[in-house]
Amino acid sequence: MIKTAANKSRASGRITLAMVAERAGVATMTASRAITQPDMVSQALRDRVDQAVVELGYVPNRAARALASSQSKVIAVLVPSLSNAVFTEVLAGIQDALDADDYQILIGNTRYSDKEEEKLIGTYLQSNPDGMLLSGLSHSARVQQILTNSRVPVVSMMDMSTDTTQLTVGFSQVQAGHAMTHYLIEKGHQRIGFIGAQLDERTLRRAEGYRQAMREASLADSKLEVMVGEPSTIALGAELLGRMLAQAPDCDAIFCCNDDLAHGAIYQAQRRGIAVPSQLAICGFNDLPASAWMNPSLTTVATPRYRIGYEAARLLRAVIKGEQPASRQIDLGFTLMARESA
Amino acid sequence: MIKTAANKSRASGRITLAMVAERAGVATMTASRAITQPDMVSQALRDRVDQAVVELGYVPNRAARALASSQSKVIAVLVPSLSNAVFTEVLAGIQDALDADDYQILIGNTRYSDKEEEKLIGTYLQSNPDGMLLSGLSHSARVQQILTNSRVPVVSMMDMSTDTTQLTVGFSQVQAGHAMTHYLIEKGHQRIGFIGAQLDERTLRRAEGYRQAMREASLADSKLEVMVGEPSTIALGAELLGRMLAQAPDCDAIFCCNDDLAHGAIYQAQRRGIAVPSQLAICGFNDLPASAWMNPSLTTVATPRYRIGYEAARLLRAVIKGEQPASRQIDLGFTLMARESA
DNA sequence: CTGCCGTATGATATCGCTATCAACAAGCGC
DNA sequence: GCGCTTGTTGATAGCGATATCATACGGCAG
Repeated sequence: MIKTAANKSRASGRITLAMVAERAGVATMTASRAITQPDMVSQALRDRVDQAVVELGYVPNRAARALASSQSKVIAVLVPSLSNAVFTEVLAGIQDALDADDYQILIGNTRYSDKEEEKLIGTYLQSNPDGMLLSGLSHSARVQQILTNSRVPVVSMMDMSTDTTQLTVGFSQVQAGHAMTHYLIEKGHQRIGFIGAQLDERTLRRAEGYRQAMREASLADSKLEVMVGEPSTIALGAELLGRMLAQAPDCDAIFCCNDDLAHGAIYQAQRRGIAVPSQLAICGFNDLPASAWMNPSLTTVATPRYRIGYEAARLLRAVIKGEQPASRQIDLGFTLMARESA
Repeated sequence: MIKTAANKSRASGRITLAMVAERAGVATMTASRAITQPDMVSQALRDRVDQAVVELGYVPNRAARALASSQSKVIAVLVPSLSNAVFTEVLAGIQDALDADDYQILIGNTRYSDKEEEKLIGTYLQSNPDGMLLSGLSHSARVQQILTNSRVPVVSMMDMSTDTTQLTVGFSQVQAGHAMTHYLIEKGHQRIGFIGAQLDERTLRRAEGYRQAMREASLADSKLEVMVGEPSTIALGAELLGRMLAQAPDCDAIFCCNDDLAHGAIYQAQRRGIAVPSQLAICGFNDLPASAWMNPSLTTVATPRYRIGYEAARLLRAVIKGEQPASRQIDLGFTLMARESA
């Protein structure tokens, strides 16, 4: 039996570069160059190869490329949630930053779980990514170990680190929590409650900022804190408003750790006939699109989510290319949006 | 110079299966089997290999695996948007369905663009995916051509197809649009407006259902339609309410093609002092979490997004495994949620 | 006209893994 | 005890691309 490209025992049936080369009458290596480094090949050959590619419908095999070049052209991104608009905007920024670079972006959803994060990192490392973008600063010791061993460049997003060797893009969650609380205090509120859910890293640090500000104003009172581990939803915000009012009936303002909870709290206040903000001020965090439009509009903290993704991806790309970044820590700040609800 | 695994010219520096095998004192092939098909190897060898894996911190190289086995263990998923909660819930369903299967999920965001979709499919085909999950039924001729040539199994999500050869999981957008309109008609509304944005496939089919119902009741009037190509946002909903009222001042109900627009319309109505629903009924589509909580709560159509993702992934998995699916079309239906706003 | 050099092309050897088949040992029926 | 099946393990040959080095070919200085 004659062995041709078409009937080799283990062949996948796909068009290979070798077939393209044969059709163009050049060596495989030349075909490879014509495709990936067109400048190194004469016009005539390049044209012949291009034509063969089109005629045969050649699609390069990424696995073979990765194996031969030990460059995967993959960037892995881990976010704690895909249903949270915050992180989808981060992703949008990342995609836009990497758009022209032929990187394949692997999106992983850790669901706010360290265990899941560890599992995903392990899986993604199998793809030998050129770089990784992680959300948050705190990762389990095992994860840090694994990442160090793998020597994959990593950029952390969302918060600012005190460890200046880490590459970080974000803003200070503590400062932002402090700023919002400070704003409520300046508005004359005394009994300011804090509602936190999910209790991920970011919530905890916002709570830390809240506590700092309350302590500075001698207003701290643990009765004013409602913290639960469940995922943040509008329904939960509605429920936790009730819990807060039961626990601290004299509460005159509530700082919700994110806008979803705040929306729920406002809707619930309306249903109970509590006037916002005259009886009770409510504010949130993140400035989701609905916050500016709802009635009353929501006082909240606008966070540079898109830019965090964008800048983090740029930074990672620079590091992958071996460039020395101007700074390893990028603080993109935040903006307090004073609106009707507080 | 002695050539060992560690100093070969093109070696990547990573721990390879060969090193694991050497350490365990077995052949590479045996190590491979001990890891991927443990049942085929004796207990003793399996233990030795497992130990070597741990000691060396071996991470399999997915590219090499894919190349050697011509199985990528990759499933590519294309959605038109990541900021739209509808599709992130579809993704959640997909992830849950595939959780235990060691598939790597490539998430692609087409941004509602056929061109982008074509580009992404081309890119993902390079990874030789075992299967693909696409949103919607209508794809450009080129895309269909490419997909046919590639022989990759494809499942389409979100709508029902008339073409019974296609694998489809979703619900009838036309019927859902019809049902909502019919509901408004039964409630006694005569001048029912339709607000559509983005004008993607799903919006157009919902509009089709709306028109059918209006025609059946002899209520059709093109003045009652406001259609724009911009992406759906709350802000746009607010704006389009104004446009609708300018265009058809006698309008007594509005069917928004999705909840985001409906939210914006309701907020805007409130700001203009228009009572909802007594002066103007407003309803949406998709039943986002906020819809049940806002005041007034939103009448809308609940869609089985999570289940669409889940069932589509299951179906695809079955097809990949070579099973004959019980049915090629899965209709998961929809539920009209009658609430306060209409 | 010779020889050197830079450039365009090609031949070959991997990359790290698995498919495939050969080799071998053990168990079993006759 | 012989041949045969069954079950493990190993040797070898790819998978489809690129890195690397060799070769061929002009052009140009001497």
